[in-house]
Amino acid sequence: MQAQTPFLGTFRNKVDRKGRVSVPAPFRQVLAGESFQGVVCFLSHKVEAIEGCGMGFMSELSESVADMDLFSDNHQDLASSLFADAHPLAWDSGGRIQLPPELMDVAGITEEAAFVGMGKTFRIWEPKAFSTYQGERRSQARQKGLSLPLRRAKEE
Amino acid sequence: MQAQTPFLGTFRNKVDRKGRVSVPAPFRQVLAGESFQGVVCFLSHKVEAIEGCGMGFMSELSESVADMDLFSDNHQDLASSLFADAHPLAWDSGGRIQLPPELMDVAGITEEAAFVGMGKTFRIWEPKAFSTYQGERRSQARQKGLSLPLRRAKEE
DNA sequence: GACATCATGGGATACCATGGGAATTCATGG
DNA sequence: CCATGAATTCCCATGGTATCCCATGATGTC
Repeated sequence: MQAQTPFLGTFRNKVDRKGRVSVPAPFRQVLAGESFQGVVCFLSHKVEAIEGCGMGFMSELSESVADMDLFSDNHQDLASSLFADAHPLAWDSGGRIQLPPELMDVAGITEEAAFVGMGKTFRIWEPKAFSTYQGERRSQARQKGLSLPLRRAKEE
Repeated sequence: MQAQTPFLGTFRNKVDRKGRVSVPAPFRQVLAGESFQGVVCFLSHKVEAIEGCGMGFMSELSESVADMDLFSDNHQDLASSLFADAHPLAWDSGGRIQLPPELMDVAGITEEAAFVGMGKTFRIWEPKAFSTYQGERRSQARQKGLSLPLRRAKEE
């Protein structure tokens, strides 16, 4: 199975009064080959934003968790953290999802949302909060001297 | 065989005086392709909640147990705890199941039930008990630094 | 300039969850 | 074996909301 095209770029879209927002077209294209046409969202434990991915990614996680002994503590902890809080959100014919109010509230999203590609996943931020975070991240990266070990994409 | 769509999300539904409760529509959709239209429920041995899955998952467990030596202690213990106490619950045309009183009693479920996706299975909690459990789990996950080795989903 | 795509706005409809009662089935007792 | 009561299953109705569908303007590409 080929490596998934990564989520790239940052997009800023409006959120309407029903909590609907367009998933950016390039992100929809990343997931075009999946059977579930939508995204899975859940609250980040690291930042005040929403984490997003495709259902395929979630199914991979499910298989990984399932490799563990059924009913073991590891299985239970991971399942509770990953799956219980996940919201599968199908997009409509126009490519919009409806954000759950509880995710919007914690991320502080009201009128706009910033979709931020993170490779295999993406994040949905309140745009100003993201600008603040981005500034901090860039400063950290410059101070530490960012580097990344590269490996070839595996094919089967 | 492709990975099953995981049970995701948490839903809170009312339990009526007959012990009926709606299985959330997304959970019903996960099991839509199975011949037995319902769920299998049994008491958790780890937490005070009800464990739920589809009949297909139960069949897989049955195969796993059958791989063990027949009449061995392991076989007997697992069979006793998994199959003897399992309740197959067909849902009606509206998607409701009727919870056995003995499962409701142990889980402390009276007026509402929280359906909690766990990937290949799900749990049914008394909502307040689940909130308490969830708070504890999150605290533990942050302290331990949760991580999961990822592997690709296998296809046949 | 034309066309296609994307994002946005709005409204109608179908689905979901909930409530209730009737009919059927099952277990029990005589 | 039959009758009866309890429990389960089946069916109908309803309100709310999520989903679906349509329209339009803006933007990018050819």
